[in-house]
Amino acid sequence: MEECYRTPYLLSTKKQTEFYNMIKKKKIKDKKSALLKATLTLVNNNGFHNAPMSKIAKLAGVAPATIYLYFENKQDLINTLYLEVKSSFSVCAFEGYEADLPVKQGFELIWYNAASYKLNQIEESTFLSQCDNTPMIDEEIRKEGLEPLRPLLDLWERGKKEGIIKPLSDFILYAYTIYPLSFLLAMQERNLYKVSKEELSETFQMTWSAIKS
Amino acid sequence: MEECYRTPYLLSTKKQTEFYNMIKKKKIKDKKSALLKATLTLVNNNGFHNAPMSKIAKLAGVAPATIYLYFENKQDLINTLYLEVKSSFSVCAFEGYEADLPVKQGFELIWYNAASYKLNQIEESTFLSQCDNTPMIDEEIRKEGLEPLRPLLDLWERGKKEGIIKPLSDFILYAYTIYPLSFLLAMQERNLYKVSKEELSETFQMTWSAIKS
DNA sequence: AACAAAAGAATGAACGTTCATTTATTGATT
DNA sequence: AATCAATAAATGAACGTTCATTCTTTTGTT
Repeated sequence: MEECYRTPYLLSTKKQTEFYNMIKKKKIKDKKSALLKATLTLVNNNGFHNAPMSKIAKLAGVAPATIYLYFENKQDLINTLYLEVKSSFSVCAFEGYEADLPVKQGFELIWYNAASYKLNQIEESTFLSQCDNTPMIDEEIRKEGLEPLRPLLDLWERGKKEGIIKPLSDFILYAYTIYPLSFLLAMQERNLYKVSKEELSETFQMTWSAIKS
Repeated sequence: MEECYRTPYLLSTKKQTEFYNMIKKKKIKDKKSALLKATLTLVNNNGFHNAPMSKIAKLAGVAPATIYLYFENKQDLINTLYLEVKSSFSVCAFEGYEADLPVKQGFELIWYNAASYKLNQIEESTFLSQCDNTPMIDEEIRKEGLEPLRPLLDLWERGKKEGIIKPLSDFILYAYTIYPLSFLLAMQERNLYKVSKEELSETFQMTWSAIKS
């Protein structure tokens, strides 16, 4: 523990300062992400309306007032969390994806990535589902959260041009591609159902049948 | 106004009593449904966490205390609303449906009914979407709300036996049948997208491609 | 010593709910 | 048909609590 933060006495003064700055930034980041994590947990378990700042602070191990050093207010905290999680989803979804992959192959990669995220990163996914359908997130922020999905839209665009994918609105494609996964996650989360590996591949077939030309 | 509630002096005393009881029940129902409607509107526009009893009362035109004559507490109010709306959805979904219809025909009927509800009864559908992903509704009540969907599950059962529908879990079938509609509703609600009539039929084709054997 | 980070107590507003009354309706009695 | 006690429905103010946020003090670092 202490070991980690020991003074690096072999370094120059300037280097030392840099080192301390790094630690400081890290500590700040730690606290910030502890707060975000606490918010995630509490909102998931109790809903937005029952995740008071006092509890968030307690779970993160800080005083209530400390939250306001890192976030403007509760809305800002929620917005930040939303954008962060949304972006982490995109990062996972496009892992290993290259824009020059054949349409079906690229789509399959993205879909399985997304499915794996939705069904395994349960806390994050549950939170996103909750955000998707409440006025809890500002519309502006919601739009911002959609940005990182661009590569998928581009892929669809290409698929439509090549006659591989139905020439329909991205919204409809999304409704049959990613959205069903949210439902399966919700059922899994409520212990009503668990998707097996074989079913997952069946499920991909369903998605593909739905959107292919 | 007064006309409506005029004494039906041509009726016997017993009949008169019955008449008055009817009016009383109607008035009570009026107030109750005014409260439910107000809750629906406020939860939709502001979210559960911003729909206080005081506002609900004001919008329904009653005093805050009056709510507690009709509902145990806020949770009960929400639960009641949820069950009522959920049931109204089912009523619409199965309008004109007979259990002896051929599988595809019956499914098509139900799907279009459901789509029409989701895309037209916007307030109700938006509310349901919001409920689907929050801890706002007790799990027990949520289960109760699923009951009226039985005929659809039976239809799927039959479809699987006849080899018409993929032998998959009802959850997966639901995820590709009804759930995508919720997404399209949400997009429509946010003025991001409007499903045209032609697209609706395309969309049905997608659903059918996904679940047919 | 100077400074920023963090804490904890404090604050006013807002919440869900209750309570003491008032108002409206009913049924019996004249 | 009129009166009146009894009951039910409805109210607005008030309660205790909890909330998001701020203020003042303490702690820790340079």
